[in-house]
Amino acid sequence: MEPRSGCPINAAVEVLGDRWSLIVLRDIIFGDRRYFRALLTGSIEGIASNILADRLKRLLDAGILTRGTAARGQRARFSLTEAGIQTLPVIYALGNWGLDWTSGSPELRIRQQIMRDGGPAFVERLMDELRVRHLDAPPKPHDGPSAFEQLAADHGPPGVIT
Amino acid sequence: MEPRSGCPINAAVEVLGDRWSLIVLRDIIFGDRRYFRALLTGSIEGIASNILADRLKRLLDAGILTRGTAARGQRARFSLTEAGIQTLPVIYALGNWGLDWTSGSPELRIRQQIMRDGGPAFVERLMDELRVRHLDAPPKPHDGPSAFEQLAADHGPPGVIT
DNA sequence: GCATAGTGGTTGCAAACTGCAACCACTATA
DNA sequence: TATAGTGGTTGCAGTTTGCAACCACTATGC
Repeated sequence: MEPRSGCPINAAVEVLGDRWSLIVLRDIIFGDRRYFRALLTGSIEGIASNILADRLKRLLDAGILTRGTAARGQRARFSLTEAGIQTLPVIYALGNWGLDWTSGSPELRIRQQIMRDGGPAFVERLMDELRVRHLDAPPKPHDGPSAFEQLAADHGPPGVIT
Repeated sequence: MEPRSGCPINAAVEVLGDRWSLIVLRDIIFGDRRYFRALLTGSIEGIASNILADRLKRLLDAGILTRGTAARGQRARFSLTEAGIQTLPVIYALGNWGLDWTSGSPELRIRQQIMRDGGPAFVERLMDELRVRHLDAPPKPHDGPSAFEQLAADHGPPGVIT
């Protein structure tokens, strides 16, 4: 697909600018949903299987995800690439905007509030932990509980944030 | 329209997650295009008039833009609200991602590079200047040239960035 | 007055996309 | 051998998108 222009904002919009791609990434990042079925049934917005398949394909093509080699019928695990991990600041910025300018259920707003309270350093730390999860990077020595544990502390099982 | 969920990320995606809304905001913010015709003819991506009309309506409904009172056939000026000004961090994050993970024409990448070099403080300053332009806020005393002048310095007429 | 250019749009229409439901081939487990 | 689970595909109706042409109105110059 030809890009509509050479503008970097447009390029990002062409990849991420639709109603599902960032939702899928959100569930992969915060919900640690790595398999098709987990993404399908775990989505609170209720994504359809064909749409999910299409978006996963697009995110693979865009270099945001990779897929473990697995034949049809076998569990195939999806992982973030570095490009995928670096979508987190976009999701963070969107979440902050949503927090300020829309209403919503309080329990679904906690995560964003914690992230914002943690500031840019917290986002960096989340990205480091994603590199451990998805890129098999060696863990960096950090003080205190992991960033994802902090997010999950009060409102869900460890490592899985709604 | 019922939101699909109470998640702030989803809320932001429902408003901004399409292929044109953020492009329109980009042109308003960086190109200072305040009128329908300016947005229509100034868009390098080539937006159609009915799409532009629809997106302006949606952005008005979402409280991101306001419209000067003007009858049909009269020039109506569109202005950003505070909610609109605060989409800048989203656009900034998207542009940074595009800068790192896509290719594009060098001249269209300069703006994003300058913004990134300026860091978060530069973004804050841009938002302050948008408040002067769009909300009639009194200018804050800042040192040196305005942030928009810095963006436009080398590659376009003052105040209008491609 | 009268033409012309400019204003913010609207209307038709074909193509593309979205979303729901059902279904599929295959694998793992008991 | 039966059952549950894997990652999807297929049809199909409804919606959205995008292009082109057109519209009512206003402002301007002569």
